[in-house]
Amino acid sequence: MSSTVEELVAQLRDGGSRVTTARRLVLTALVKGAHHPTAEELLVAVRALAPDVHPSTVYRNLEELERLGVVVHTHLGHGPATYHLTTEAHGHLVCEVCGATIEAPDDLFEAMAQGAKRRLGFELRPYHFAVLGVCAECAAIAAAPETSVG
Amino acid sequence: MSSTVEELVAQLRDGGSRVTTARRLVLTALVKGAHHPTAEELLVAVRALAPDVHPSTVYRNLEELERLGVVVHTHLGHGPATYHLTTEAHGHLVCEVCGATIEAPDDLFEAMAQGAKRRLGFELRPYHFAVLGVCAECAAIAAAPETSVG
DNA sequence: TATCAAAACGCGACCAGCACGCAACAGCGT
DNA sequence: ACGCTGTTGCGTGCTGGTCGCGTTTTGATA
Repeated sequence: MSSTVEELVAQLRDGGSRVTTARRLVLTALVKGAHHPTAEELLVAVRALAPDVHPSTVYRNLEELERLGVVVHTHLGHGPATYHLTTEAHGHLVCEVCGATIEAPDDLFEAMAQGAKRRLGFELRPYHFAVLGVCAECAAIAAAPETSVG
Repeated sequence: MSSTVEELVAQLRDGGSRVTTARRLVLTALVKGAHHPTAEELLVAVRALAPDVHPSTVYRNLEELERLGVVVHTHLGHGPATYHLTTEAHGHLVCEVCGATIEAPDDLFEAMAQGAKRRLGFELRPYHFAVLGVCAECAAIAAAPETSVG
């Protein structure tokens, strides 16, 4: 499932885009780096190997990669967007209390997607924005008698 | 279900907040205005009756009203947040193609909420961010043979 | 391998949406 | 009416991201 940098580079060429150092490094960071990188985190990773890369280059590359269908971006909350390879796209649950990000099993959205389709004709694409809520741990803390607070 | 301005003003007093002209006008705009106002749209409505109100006053009032549980804000997409009275809170489906906003029936989220709770212990609060997708009309256009394009 | 148009880059300016510090003002309990 | 303190208007600042410009780089072609 996870693509290699060279496969993604091939996708770039197929799409008519040129392959530059910055672009290759962005892809490398997406393949090998942490799971939900922001543009700025990608910039840091890229600059580790090519210190002169400019922030706007990263933004433009992400935009181009998104246009080609190689990456997608997701909003996990109020902060900056996070980027993923399209092959790794998935829904997210984010805890409003502690900020924890849970990668949602795909079938979690299925009943809702079917309901929206049948009743409203609406085709769900639940990947672009996270669904917020309260994670198990924070819910337990909130429900517990406040023995450690008073 | 829909509150009156005076009821909301009473909520303010109960919460220990003062009732100012700007604050009352923000509430009035929320009660009587359009359905998904942004902070700036609220500012315009407020300024129609009190031209000297400053943008930051509207932001601070919305923040305070949210702290008191009188209003909630929702992100419908990449633009500014939209504000609702808490009594009118509901989920949103937003079309990625045409931008249409559909107020989701509450039970649409139920199966998903139950699944998230049972399997992950996660309590869904699906109101804060819209769920994106493609509305019926745009899906039909996309699916149709492109007779009017070639 | 050299050439060259177009794509991509680095850079700085700029934008939207919103938060904040401060001094003046105004709500409201007395 | 007084005075405490919450609120306002104003300016400034911040984050996350976009844009225009002149220069550099890519990669198809000779």
